[in-house]
Amino acid sequence: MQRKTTQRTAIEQVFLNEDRPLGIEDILRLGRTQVESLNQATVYRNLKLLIDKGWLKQINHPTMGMLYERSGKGHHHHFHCRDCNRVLELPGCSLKQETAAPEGFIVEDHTIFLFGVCSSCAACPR
Amino acid sequence: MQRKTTQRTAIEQVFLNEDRPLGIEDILRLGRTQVESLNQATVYRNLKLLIDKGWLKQINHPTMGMLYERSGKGHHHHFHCRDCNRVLELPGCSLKQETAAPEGFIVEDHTIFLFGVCSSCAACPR
DNA sequence: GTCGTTGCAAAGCCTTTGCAGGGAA
DNA sequence: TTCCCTGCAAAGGCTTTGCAACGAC
Repeated sequence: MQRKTTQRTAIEQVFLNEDRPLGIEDILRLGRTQVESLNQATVYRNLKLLIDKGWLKQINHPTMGMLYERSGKGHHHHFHCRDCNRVLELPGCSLKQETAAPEGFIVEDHTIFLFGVCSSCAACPR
Repeated sequence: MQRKTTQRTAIEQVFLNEDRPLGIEDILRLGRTQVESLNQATVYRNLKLLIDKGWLKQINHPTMGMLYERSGKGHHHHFHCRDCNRVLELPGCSLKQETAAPEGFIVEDHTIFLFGVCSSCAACPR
């Protein structure tokens, strides 16, 4: 049976606090504000555990490596802001999957990554 | 000045023969049919060189790691067939970039990965 | 002959794993 | 007390780099 540890609780809390896809560095840094001794291996092990459990999902970011986000938010896409360098979740989906591939192809799923400047950064240029 | 070597020529030829995104293993295997001694480090060095030159582009595939494809084919997306496990290029783009993100966001670029069964595999189930 | 390139091996990243000690139940 | 979980360090993949020999020009 799975036990409740302060480390795992801290990692879960990080995702609940920051509602966006996070990389290992982020998770480790933010987690250590709660559990100072938090180890990288522990983070990796718990991420895998939370993914198996269905609580997290992996996102392979084109340039930032692997990111992790909480699952159960429905179909959505990701936006990478080149200004603040964060990845945000965009609700909804404007892709018509049926017409996205030529005839004869069976499209079962898709992922979209958008790149540009997010609304916060666009509103307040640095 | 850059020199013309049999290794680099072989790597370029691999991309011209197989007109689809390739992984390191593919490139190495196919390249070795032309230059038996072809080394992994040489492949990596030439890929980087061809990318800097603008002849190749990198694609970070969600599950297959890094793939490489010839650039200069215009905007297109990728389709991963779960049957033959190949990645194919799909011409055209059915995404309306302006409406893909909420107001206030500036969308400058995007990538789309489609998953399913390609037309060849759909036509001839194994 | 020069010096860009190659093959080999070692070194770097990121992630996973083995192991002994620690802590939840 | 049990045995899941953690920290540490070592080991795996994939990619890059140092170096001496090679070969295009």
